[in-house]
Amino acid sequence: MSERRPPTIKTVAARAGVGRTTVSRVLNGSELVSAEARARVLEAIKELNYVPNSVARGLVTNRTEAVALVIPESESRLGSEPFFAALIRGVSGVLTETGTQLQLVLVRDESERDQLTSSIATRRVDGVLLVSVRVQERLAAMLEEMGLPTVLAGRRGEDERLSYVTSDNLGGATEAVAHLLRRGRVRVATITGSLDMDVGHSRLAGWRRAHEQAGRTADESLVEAGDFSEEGGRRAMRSLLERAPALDAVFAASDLMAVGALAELRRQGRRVPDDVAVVGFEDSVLARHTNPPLSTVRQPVEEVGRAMARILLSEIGEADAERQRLTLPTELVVRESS
Amino acid sequence: MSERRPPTIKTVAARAGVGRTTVSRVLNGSELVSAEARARVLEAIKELNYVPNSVARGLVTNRTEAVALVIPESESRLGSEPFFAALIRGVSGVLTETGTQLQLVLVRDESERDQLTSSIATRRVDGVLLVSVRVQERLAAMLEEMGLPTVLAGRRGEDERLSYVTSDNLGGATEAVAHLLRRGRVRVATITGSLDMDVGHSRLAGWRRAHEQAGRTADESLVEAGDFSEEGGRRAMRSLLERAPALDAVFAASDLMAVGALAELRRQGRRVPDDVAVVGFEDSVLARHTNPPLSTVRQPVEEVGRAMARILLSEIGEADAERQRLTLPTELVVRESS
DNA sequence: CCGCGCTGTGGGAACGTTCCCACCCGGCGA
DNA sequence: TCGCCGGGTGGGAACGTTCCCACAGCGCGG
Repeated sequence: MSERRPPTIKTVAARAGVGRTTVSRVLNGSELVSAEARARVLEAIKELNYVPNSVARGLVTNRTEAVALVIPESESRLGSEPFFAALIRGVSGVLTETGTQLQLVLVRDESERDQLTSSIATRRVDGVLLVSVRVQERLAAMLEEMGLPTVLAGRRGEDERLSYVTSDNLGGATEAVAHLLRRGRVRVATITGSLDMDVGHSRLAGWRRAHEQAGRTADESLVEAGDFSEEGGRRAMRSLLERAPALDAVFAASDLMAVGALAELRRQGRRVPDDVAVVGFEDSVLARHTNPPLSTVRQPVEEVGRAMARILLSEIGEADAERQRLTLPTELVVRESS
Repeated sequence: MSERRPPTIKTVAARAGVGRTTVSRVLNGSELVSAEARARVLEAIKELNYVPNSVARGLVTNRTEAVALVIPESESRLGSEPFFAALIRGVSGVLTETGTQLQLVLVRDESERDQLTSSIATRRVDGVLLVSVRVQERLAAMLEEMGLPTVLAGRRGEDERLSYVTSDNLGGATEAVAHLLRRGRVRVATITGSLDMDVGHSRLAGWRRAHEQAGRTADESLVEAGDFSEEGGRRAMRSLLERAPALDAVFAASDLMAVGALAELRRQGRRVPDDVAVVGFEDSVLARHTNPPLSTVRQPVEEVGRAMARILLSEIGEADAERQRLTLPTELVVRESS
């Protein structure tokens, strides 16, 4: 019947026979409390089952102990889910250690993005993690301007000013293509990702660099633009086969596009890897289950998430910390498609 | 140099030449404001670029406009990612419409679960969405006791007291098995999910019911327990084949287990679907890419998420709303494995 | 013509914390 | 013995909002 209100710091203080301040000090681990007072406070807390109200605390400290993870909804579809699940796992792991809340924001379109901006301005988060940014990311620009601590997964370009963590797209792609060349493939095509994203660019650059390092000249007519989707991979494969029927290998900038490419190859009666070798990028669950199992480049996604969280927390902690740029190594996983 | 503090409601009031209360009223859409005052306030807001501080508001309203989505980390691994991505998409869609924040909580183990409880007690969320509950879910019990609005994805049992949304596991499984029987299969085995979860139970019950409805007696020796994992599926398939080499169909309670089963069948030289038909449950991305493509039961996961969010919001809105139970229909997707 | 009610308004209090400051007290050095 | 210092303590103010209430002005009915 009587709607019992939860105990406040005052209740605790009264119960323990001390002042509010002392309770607050115990709560925040201050040294300036006598052992006796501390013991009494702790006992009162336990007896009353007191939990500090973090909203009230946030009001005065101007901190929310929460960060936002912003993900474009379009990227959360299709086969990229494992990527996000792993990323979230990494982020979440580090955050819970420090008692920071993770607020997930899926942005569907521009209007929601604006709404988000206001939600951020509304002081509900101490920092932002931003995933898969395009080269011209308005949100990133705004965050930069607002001076809110921000860490990107990936970067807008090589001269990124915000802190970021990315996997070694250039190195991974280089390794994948070098592997194909080493196995004696001579016409290695590539299906690129969206070229308005740095990932797309870097992986294409890797394709070029591998040729260069092998002392070959990359045949630019073997480059076909994709968009990271399965259907995009299929389409790209089709036009590559039309244009260059003699190709004997394909490096796709994502597993999902590789899956599309595999389908198209099969449809046209090319055998993998006998006629055409295929390598993807990401090592998603899918890769193990294609026919044949897909060689690919594994990214340390969970570790990317962990690093992002760590960097963000440090930027939140110390006002003007150095911007950090981190590139984590990838690993080539050779299966049966190459 | 001068660290400019953001404008508060007072600044706006002064600028507009009105009192705090009037600004507050405009902000909250009260009717009791003259058109003139409203206009002046709105202009001041725009000029100052004012955004209300939601933490301060939360302190007095005792609302945070945020809900937690709690996911056991173990369930976020393996092939179940698409499930979570879709669920999150659904939840997030509804929440952003109402300006509610989504706080994601991955619980790794019991200790984190306790921490979570405190985080919830700390009044940082207005309600909780809880995913894939086991029969004895301490957290659910606690939430129930605390009286915090809660909606489950799935249920603890048939007599669930909290609100929940689930897909029609019983119906879907029944349909899948009926389909196998209709196609002339006579020894239809099943690999169950974890039986400490209602999903596991219900899908097994569907297997039984399909037999019953077809006027056959279900052969209980064709039931093998799995745990929703690929490896579990493989193991279960192996012991089924040992025990009942003559089986000609398998209904696996998850796609991932079906994938494991397919692998084991292939290893033992059984052809799918010629020798043994296989049907999974979930229709994850995987299902389209197995060899052969997997028949499965599609769950309306995104819709489950949407429904959960809607129900939770309504429970938060009106103090003692009716508990709601919602079962959404599934759909059999026949591919080439059956 | 007076009061009553209704519309619009604003100031004070409250929400539950932290921080600043003032205070008390005991020990120690001059 | 006195003053100073520093550890331990508590009360007041502040954080930015909403809610309660009081009040001004105005029209209208008795």
